[in-house]
Amino acid sequence: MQKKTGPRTPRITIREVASDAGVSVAAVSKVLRDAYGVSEALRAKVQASMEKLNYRPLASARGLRGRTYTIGLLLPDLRNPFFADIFDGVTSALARTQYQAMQGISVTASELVDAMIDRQMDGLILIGPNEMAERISEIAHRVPLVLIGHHEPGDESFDTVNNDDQLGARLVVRHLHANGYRRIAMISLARASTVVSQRELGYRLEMVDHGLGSDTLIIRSTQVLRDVQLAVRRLLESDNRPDAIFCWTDLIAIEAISVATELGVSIPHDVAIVGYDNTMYCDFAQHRLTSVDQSGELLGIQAARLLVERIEGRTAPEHFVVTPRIVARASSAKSSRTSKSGQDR
Amino acid sequence: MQKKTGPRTPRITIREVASDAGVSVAAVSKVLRDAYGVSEALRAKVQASMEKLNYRPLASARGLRGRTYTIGLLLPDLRNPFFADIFDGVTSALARTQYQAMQGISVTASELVDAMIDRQMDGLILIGPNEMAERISEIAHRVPLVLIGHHEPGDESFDTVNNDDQLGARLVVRHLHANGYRRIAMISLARASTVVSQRELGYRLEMVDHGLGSDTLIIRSTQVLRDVQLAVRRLLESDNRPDAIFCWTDLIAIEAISVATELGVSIPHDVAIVGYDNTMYCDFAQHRLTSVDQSGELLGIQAARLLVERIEGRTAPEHFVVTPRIVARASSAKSSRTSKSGQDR
DNA sequence: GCAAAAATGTAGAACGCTACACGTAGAACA
DNA sequence: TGTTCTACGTGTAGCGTTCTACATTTTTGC
Repeated sequence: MQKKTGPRTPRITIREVASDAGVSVAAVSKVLRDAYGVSEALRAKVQASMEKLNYRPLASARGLRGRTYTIGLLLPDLRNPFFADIFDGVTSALARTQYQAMQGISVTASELVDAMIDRQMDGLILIGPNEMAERISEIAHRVPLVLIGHHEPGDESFDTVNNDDQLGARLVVRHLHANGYRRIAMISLARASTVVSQRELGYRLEMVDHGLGSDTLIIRSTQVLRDVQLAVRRLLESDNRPDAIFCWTDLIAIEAISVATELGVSIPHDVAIVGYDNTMYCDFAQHRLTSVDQSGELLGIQAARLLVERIEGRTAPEHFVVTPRIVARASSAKSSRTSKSGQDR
Repeated sequence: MQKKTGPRTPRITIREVASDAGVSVAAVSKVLRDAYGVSEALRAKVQASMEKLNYRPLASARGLRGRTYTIGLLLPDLRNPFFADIFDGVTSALARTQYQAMQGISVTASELVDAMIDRQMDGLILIGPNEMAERISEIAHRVPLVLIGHHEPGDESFDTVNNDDQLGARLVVRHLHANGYRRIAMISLARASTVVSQRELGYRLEMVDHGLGSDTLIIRSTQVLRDVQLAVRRLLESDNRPDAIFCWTDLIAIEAISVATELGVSIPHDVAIVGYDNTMYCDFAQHRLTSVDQSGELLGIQAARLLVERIEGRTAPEHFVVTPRIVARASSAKSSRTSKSGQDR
């Protein structure tokens, strides 16, 4: 009969550090948290022992009394490269603190949020949550919370970090219009989200502002590759094909480029394509995708900062907003054709 | 003076469930872990109370005594879409169990591993770790461990899940050779890793097998976009430009396509490009990238299965290996030119 | 019908840490 | 000299679970 568990090396505890340093457990704890009332001499002794024994505090035990120094970052998925930018921001902001980020990945964040609260996360950052307002406020009452990509302040109990999605969408339409495009369609997300509806709103309003109200066309698709392809194909093969497609995120735009390429539809000659998020893929020569930059890294940095502030006691809500800017590339270069329905305002 | 923390709703504890159900705390715990010695009647009572009070066990407290039912998945980065496939596999395998996965993201997993052990993860899955063998075995002695993408069984204390990287690289060379390519270069990773060196080895051996030993050329680059671009540019602008480039991962291949496009080098006419991992981007019409499929999802599923087995007591190591297969697409279509240095074995 | 065995339930001691409540000693002040 | 502060340390009660040891009840075997 083998022993069930391998010979796991046992953990050094605070007690062993204390006895090694010849001080009380409480003293070691104070050093750890650098709490008030520790002499330099004691601190040095304790730190030497911690070093020597390679001591690391156990998060579970800390969690039972106070903080775990862990924050949870919830991402909707792992395929949209935009989230990598946000992640970089969060990481760099947290690097100087003693907090550690752990990621959870799930479109429907709800169960994962519970799981993270069960695991005593000191705070949570949610990206593009599709929870109803009520549920969000409930979460915020259980744990410090910052939302990235959520446009309903609604409650005093959490912070938000956003770019101005409505403006971003307006910029896209304005840019396309300036470059001679008129029949501008939008591919949006089937699942409801305040971000997406802001982008839809901006698109609509700006279309109307340019007298293109009757050309407004929003197609909603899930994120599933198949559905996106179908949506794009339907657009490109329709009788009155749009001369430009605004995709709510770069990933979709790249898929649109794929479908267009496949159908022999030339970009931007036959159809212009614009994305959102200005991810690394936009720059690739096979894409040259015009997109809206909202600096994911900045959003991440701000979110992390706000969350730490909240964990450490702030109660007044803050709402950080970035102004997006359009980054023009070849996928929406000036149209060579004369505009067909060009009643310009 | 405001109160420092908001009115956080307090947690329901096992004690409250016990008193609500009119049983002992120990009884509730038994139900929770479904341990031996619980009557149906008691179980029903307890479950009703748990439901009613919306009780959720606190992971920290559990961790202090036994399991946290959390496993850690460590990804090297968030930009390589291959990891999303692995993640999907892990998630789907874990869905039926009561374990929750939390992700950590870092090229140099080392500190993150410690952080996860501090947080009482029941087990860890490491992807493509660049730790030395010694460190890995040390980790394995502290926590159940499965490695994805690591070719040194070395120790009895952990499991591995791999595809046959050496074979995968051979398949690439074989395929390119069959399609008329001879001057095949490889872009590899600067940072050491057993996966990458297996791919290099396979490439070298197969080149030699085809009598192309003198055309063997390996360029090593970091993952930084800038470096990759430089490496590709140098290759494409060199006097004796290779007629095919094998990139160690799809992401690099896509960047290579970008550089080639930018330089006006046609694919596959002037140069063929092949990647590895067969990620979703390969299928896009702007890429049509030939790649090696190693089914990330399957790797993820197996890794999760092995880890759970290990957590639940298995001690004998297991090593799961997938046979890779090449997926040919347009980026390496048959060369139209006559082979120039074609001394075919 | 009675002993033994099996089934079911409970009490309570940890697990590793934090933080409150104190104790002590020296400095500052009157 | 006494008194009050301040700075520095320590003892110890939990935090919410798990799990061993034990008590009690029910079932089984003869």
